[in-house]
Amino acid sequence: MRKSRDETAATRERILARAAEMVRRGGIETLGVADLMQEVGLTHGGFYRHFKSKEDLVAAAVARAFAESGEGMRRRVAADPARALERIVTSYLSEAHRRDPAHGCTVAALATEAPRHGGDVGAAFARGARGLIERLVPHVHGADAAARHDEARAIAATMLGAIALARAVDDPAEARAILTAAKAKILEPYAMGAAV
Amino acid sequence: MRKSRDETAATRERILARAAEMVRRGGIETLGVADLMQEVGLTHGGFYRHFKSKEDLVAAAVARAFAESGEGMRRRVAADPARALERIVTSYLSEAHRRDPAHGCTVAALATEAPRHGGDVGAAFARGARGLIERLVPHVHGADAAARHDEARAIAATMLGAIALARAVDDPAEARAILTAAKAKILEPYAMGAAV
DNA sequence: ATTATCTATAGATCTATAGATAATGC
DNA sequence: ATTATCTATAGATCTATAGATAATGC
Repeated sequence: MRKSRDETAATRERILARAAEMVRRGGIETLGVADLMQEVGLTHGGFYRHFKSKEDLVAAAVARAFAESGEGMRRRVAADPARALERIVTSYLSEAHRRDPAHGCTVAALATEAPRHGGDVGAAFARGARGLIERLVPHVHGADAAARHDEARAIAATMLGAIALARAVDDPAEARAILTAAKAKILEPYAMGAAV
Repeated sequence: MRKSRDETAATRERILARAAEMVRRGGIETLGVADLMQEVGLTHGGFYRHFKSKEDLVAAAVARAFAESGEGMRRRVAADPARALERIVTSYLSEAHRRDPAHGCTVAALATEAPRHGGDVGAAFARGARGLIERLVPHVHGADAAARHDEARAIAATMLGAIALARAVDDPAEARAILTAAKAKILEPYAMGAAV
């Protein structure tokens, strides 16, 4: 049943990709090695040829999940550079994002549990959280670099908090209202059309 | 070793109070019945005379944790009704709150994991999350009731997201910068002194 | 007599490892 | 010969229950 070197690398990638989904959907504690391997189509014993431990996997999966959501953000910026912030905020605060944590922002999926884990997982998560802020900086307004950084920090906080609150309230109407209110508040200073 | 009726009620309270702390410090999965009972000074077998199951306990602990943080907010409002919002935001976005999740906002402690649990835990958490928004409404500005509600939603999102981000970055300087930036952004429209 | 707590353990779950198997790659 | 995967299981942990113990409360 042994596979070729290329296939082995592909298997590792499949495990990682699936883990990056599952960890965002169900959380770190709920992610089981046996479950994961079964979803990938292998037995759980084979896992330890690809990863040293579950901790090792989760750190790699968190890093990969961040890479995925970062790539999505880059695509959105490239699609409409003039309105980059509006694009980013609109997609982040969408119903689709609220409903599908597995393919969404890793910070929003694991914000309260990942930092508690410390170690490699906590470090990978900390890097990703700072990355979320950093990626906003080029697209926000501000008198100087420090002001733009602070604006990015506040916007990241509002986006993250709004998705988390919307997922928490468990009432579609209230969830929508939270996302809409947060979006309006963030984009208010950036309104181009109407000069209120 | 049996205790009197009053003592029994007090024991239940002690278990609940400790659970409300522990669940915010370590999360739902990490909270163990045996650990909890040991901290309260009892053996784990006695637990099931007070609670039907761990799920039952966690739902009650979440509700109690919300009651505690709600009480804290009420105290802050009563202490200085004219500047209620400033008081609430300042204390929520403080270093002390970032460093001590066990005695802080339950939404900020369990935002990503509690909604996944569904059932009684998810329901208790959803109630608490809406409560956080509702308690802000009387203290915010807005043209009408709907606008004030939206303002409360946006502020709650920013507060929650800022604490979560600050706890995630694991760098005291950046954490402080996030809290300060979020506080400034929220209170900007409420500045009384300087008329910028 | 009732019941709060304790002791002991059943039963389930999960990470990790050991040894067997079978295909790759030299 | 090496190694990716599988089978089987060790070892740890955690929830929950059963039965014993001892103090309360009628």
